[in-house]
Amino acid sequence: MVKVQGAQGDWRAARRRSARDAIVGAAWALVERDGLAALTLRDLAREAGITTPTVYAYFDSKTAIYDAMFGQAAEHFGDLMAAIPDSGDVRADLIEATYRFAEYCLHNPARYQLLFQRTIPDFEPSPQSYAHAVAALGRARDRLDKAGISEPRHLDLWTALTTGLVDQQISNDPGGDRWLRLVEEAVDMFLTHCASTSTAAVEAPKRKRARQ
Amino acid sequence: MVKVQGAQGDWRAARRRSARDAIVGAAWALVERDGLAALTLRDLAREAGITTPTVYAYFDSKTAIYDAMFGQAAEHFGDLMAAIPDSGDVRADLIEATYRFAEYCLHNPARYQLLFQRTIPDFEPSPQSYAHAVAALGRARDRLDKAGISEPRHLDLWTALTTGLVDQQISNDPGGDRWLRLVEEAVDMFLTHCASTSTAAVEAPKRKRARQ
DNA sequence: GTCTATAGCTGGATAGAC
DNA sequence: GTCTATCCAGCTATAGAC
Repeated sequence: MVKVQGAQGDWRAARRRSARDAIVGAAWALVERDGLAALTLRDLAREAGITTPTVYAYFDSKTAIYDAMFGQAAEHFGDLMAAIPDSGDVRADLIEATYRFAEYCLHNPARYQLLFQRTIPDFEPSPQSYAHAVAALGRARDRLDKAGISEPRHLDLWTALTTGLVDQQISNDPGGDRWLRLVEEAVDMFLTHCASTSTAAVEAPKRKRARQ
Repeated sequence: MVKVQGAQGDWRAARRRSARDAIVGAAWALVERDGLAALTLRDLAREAGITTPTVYAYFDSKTAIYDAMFGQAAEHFGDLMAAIPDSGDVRADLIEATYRFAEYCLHNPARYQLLFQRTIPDFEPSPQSYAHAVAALGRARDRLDKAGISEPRHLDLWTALTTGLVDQQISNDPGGDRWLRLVEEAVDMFLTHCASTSTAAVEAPKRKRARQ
């Protein structure tokens, strides 16, 4: 039996892809409920309405499933970043982007954990899946670039600020909005800071401090 | 055989405590090397130079070990916060405090994970251990209070900012200083912001936005 | 591709001698 | 308190019939 390209091959490939997607979907349902580390193949198979060996017909290993989840989450995240409107109002757009990012993470804490924290032992995304993540972060960077934030230091400060808000929200007030409602204030703080320091060499006379 | 208070009882209690400390110490060594989730009782016993059943002579369960680790880490963290000098220079003290916090977390990522993230399935600190954590955070808050930062919003913004820096550093540049070297800039940004908004009701006309 | 059945292993926890 | 020996549950992964 030789694999044939063409209509039938596409068909099978599509079926296979949708079966894979169904399994990954079941995996998301489970990890959103029980936590990322609690995923087992037994539970996964049951949730997907199949048996464990069938899972292995579509994925080589449990790690391969995490990898598919990682790639999918990164892709979704990239789409989210790309879909943020560009009204021309820097402040409004940045606030909107941050809300969307925060809400994405808050509504999908497992995705946040998989994408932005390193908590699964022995799991590292494949180059392929990681490329999705890099692309998504590139989109986020473009977005900031449009807002006039282009200095690497500012970009890093921005990621620290936004992920910090999200992290505190998830860890210490899940389901609430204690940190979420600080988004606008944080954006203002950040923009003010950038405006006052982005003029090239304002490397103020700070005492040097070699650490780490 | 009746337990007797007094010199001999103290003696035994002290021995028992030091044995417990040795086990917890071995646990730290392992989790700093292999990650918090990778801890097993077999490895732990080997590292401590004992056998698994002996571990159970000192701890009721694996969770009890995590709990002891949590309490110890919280206590250490509290000591760290209490030891920060109070020079009267708000900016310098805050920078120093942040550096110490960041370095503590960076040098002990497992402690950071245990204290500030919720990643171990089914583990929740006992009220007793949690009390240590609350006390430590209280000390950190007192520290900010002295610096004139007392509004709850500002405190929350501060925790988001600092943990965000640490989190990015650990996740994306372990062993480096890409985010660590932004500490002074972040402190300045934060202090400037507080100075310009702490005057009571500067609740600027921001569009209301009901989310979550 | 899907199942039943099970291998092979590792984990937390315990029994019982000393 | 400490050990040897072991239980039992849960896991990932595979063999082999259909």
